[in-house]
Amino acid sequence: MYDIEIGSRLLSDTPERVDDFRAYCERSHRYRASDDTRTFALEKAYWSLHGALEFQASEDDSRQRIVDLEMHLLAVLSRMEAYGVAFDRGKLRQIGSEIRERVRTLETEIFELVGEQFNINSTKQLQHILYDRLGFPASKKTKTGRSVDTEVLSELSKHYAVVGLILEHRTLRKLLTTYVEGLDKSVNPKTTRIHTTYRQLGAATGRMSSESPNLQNIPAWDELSDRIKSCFIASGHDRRIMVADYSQVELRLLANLSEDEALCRAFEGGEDIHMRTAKLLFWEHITITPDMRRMAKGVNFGVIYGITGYGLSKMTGTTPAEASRSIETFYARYPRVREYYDALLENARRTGYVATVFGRRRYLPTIRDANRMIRERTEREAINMPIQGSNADIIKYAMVELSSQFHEHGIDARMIMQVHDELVFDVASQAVERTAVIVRDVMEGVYRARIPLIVEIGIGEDWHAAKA
DNA sequence: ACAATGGTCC
DNA sequence: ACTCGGACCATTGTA
Repeated sequence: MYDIEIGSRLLSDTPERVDDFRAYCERSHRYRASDDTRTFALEKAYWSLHGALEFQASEDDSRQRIVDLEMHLLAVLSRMEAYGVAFDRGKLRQIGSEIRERVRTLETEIFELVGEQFNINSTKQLQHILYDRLGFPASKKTKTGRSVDTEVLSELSKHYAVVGLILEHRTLRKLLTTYVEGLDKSVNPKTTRIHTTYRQLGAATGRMSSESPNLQNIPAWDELSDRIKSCFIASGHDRRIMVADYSQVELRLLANLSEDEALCRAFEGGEDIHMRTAKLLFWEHITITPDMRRMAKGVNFGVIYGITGYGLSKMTGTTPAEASRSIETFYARYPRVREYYDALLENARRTGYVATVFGRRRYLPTIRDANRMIRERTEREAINMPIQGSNADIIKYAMVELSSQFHEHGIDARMIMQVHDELVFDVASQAVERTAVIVRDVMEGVYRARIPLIVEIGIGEDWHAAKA
């Protein structure tokens, strides 16, 4: 028996859990502890968190709350990492062969059309082929030359068929190297599962990050991505994957933080929030087209990031002027949002920091910088942090609470992944119903406000099936 | 080893 | 002129 005090709490009391801590220490702090130095490793993990927390929880009433949260989460994460995610390697390799075959075909076609062979993955060689050999017009520049990113290539592909093939080739190569081959290498041969490492304070806002492999940027938007996700499976035939994600959490938080009446009502009406904003932005139109809804969705997200008209226009494909008008209209329809941001920035300039609903802080020393670019960037960081950070606090708190409730109720369910506003569980089939009730109650219950958080739950044999 | 470029996620 | 918040990773090419 070991008694390890982490923070102010006694968190572990069995050898198994201490080993979990040690695994966590080794994985996340690049420190390899021998058996007789486990106490030292634990202290190191503790102090590492403690040091990072100095920046996010300096002396005030909220400090202990954040420290407690992170120290409890440390144990939860160590168990998630050690347990890992079951993975269907055979299925992944099948997908890999199919992609490889298509990539080969594309390369043949591209070389045929271009009239010579070259390395399509090389930015430098691609620039030379497109702009010098073929004489296509270059539109955007990078620091060192003429850009060949997706935006530029999409425009060119309207006129030149070969560019469309190059775009497809690039997408498939990305999928193949980063995801298919990357995930294949990440399968631990001993456990046959994938064990990521979470950086608990990986982002300045309080969010976590995931590395080796990063399970927080697995593709999600097309059929091939769905197939890759379907390789993440339940750990037995009598088990299921359960996905629980917060619906529109950042906009709901904005509604609560700003107390804007129209934004609150938009949620209380139960209507699709992007459609609701579209109707407010384009009130003079009888029908809302998909383009209008896309614009509204862009504005809704953009406002959370402290958007500029220029940035929004890049995202939605409209002109900067039209994008700026939409942003102005957004603030006119949701006036308290602008007031909230004005007050937030004023406060940040005065105190030097912004904070989440839990009191987690981000210090912004450049909020009064003489350089306008730096100052405005800092203002956008200030606007984004309370929303992104509160989201992080809330889901972290839910993770700690869920872990403890599973234990308390003897539920055969394991938390296996976190993707910012989504939790994934590996659950015994017979426990699925009870687990779903607990998951929803806890996730929705950890934060209460006028506009409540809504959790959507899906169940399936794999990660994709559970989300569908 | 490292910078630059590009791409994936929330 | 103007590059929207927060991350991680692969590849190429230069050092």
